[in-house]
Amino acid sequence: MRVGELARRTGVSVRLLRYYVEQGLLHPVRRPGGFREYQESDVGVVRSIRRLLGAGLPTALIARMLPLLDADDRGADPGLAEVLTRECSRIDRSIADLHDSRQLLHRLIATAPPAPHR
Amino acid sequence: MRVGELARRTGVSVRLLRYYVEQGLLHPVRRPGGFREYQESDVGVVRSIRRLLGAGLPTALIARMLPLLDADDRGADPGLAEVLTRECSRIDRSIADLHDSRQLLHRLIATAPPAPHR
DNA sequence: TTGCTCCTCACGTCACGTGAGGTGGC
DNA sequence: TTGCTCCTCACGTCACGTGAGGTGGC
Repeated sequence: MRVGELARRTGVSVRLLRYYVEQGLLHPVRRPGGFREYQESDVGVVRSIRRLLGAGLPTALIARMLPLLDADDRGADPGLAEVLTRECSRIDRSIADLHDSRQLLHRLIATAPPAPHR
Repeated sequence: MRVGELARRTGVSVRLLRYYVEQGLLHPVRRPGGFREYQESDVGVVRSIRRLLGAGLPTALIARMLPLLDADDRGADPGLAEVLTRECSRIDRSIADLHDSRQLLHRLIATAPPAPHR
């Protein structure tokens, strides 16, 4: 499929999909004419990318993880497990922080004036 | 206190503290000589700012929330409660995404080769 | 030929970091 | 006078957005 369809199916903007290609996260083939051709499986890959970026991982690290998601290519990146373990701890702290922030927001909502009607 | 002490006590860089002033999140007074003078209470304010930024709120929204944290100044910002309610939902989704990401990382760590020793 | 989609620059944004070069108070 | 801290530009980065202007396939 071409970029427009991938954008529709993932909810990710065309511009952003091209950015991910540029960062080495997606590897579409080029058709004659220059159009990028994506695979079915790229839909799932994009969803994984979004999830991991949302968790605060940088694109360079995600690029190292994607071969493992294909599950054929293991044994190639020494040190990756250690980095991922550290990221897991960071994510645990993020989750705790988000719980705190949510509580703070709830307190503020109780304090803030309600909508102007009534 | 001056910016250096506030940086030490909050763990936030001097540059970033000046950025928060520029964005209207902190309001130090200026000493003769140009030095910014911060209050004791700014230590707590900076911690709140960090938590909220970490939860993905933009500085402009945080600026609207800070008066409520002081708890004297309510009743002044109609519509804020609604925005905060939407942010709460967003944070809930973020927490769910982070749980998913953590699970994905754990799977990858099991797949990834262990550290080179052994 | 007309739309629709795709392409490549190129510049803006937001929350940051990293200097360069100069000034103030003990 | 010597350090230390502070100041203001100013430019870089990273994950994005938003055009401008041109080309390809049905």
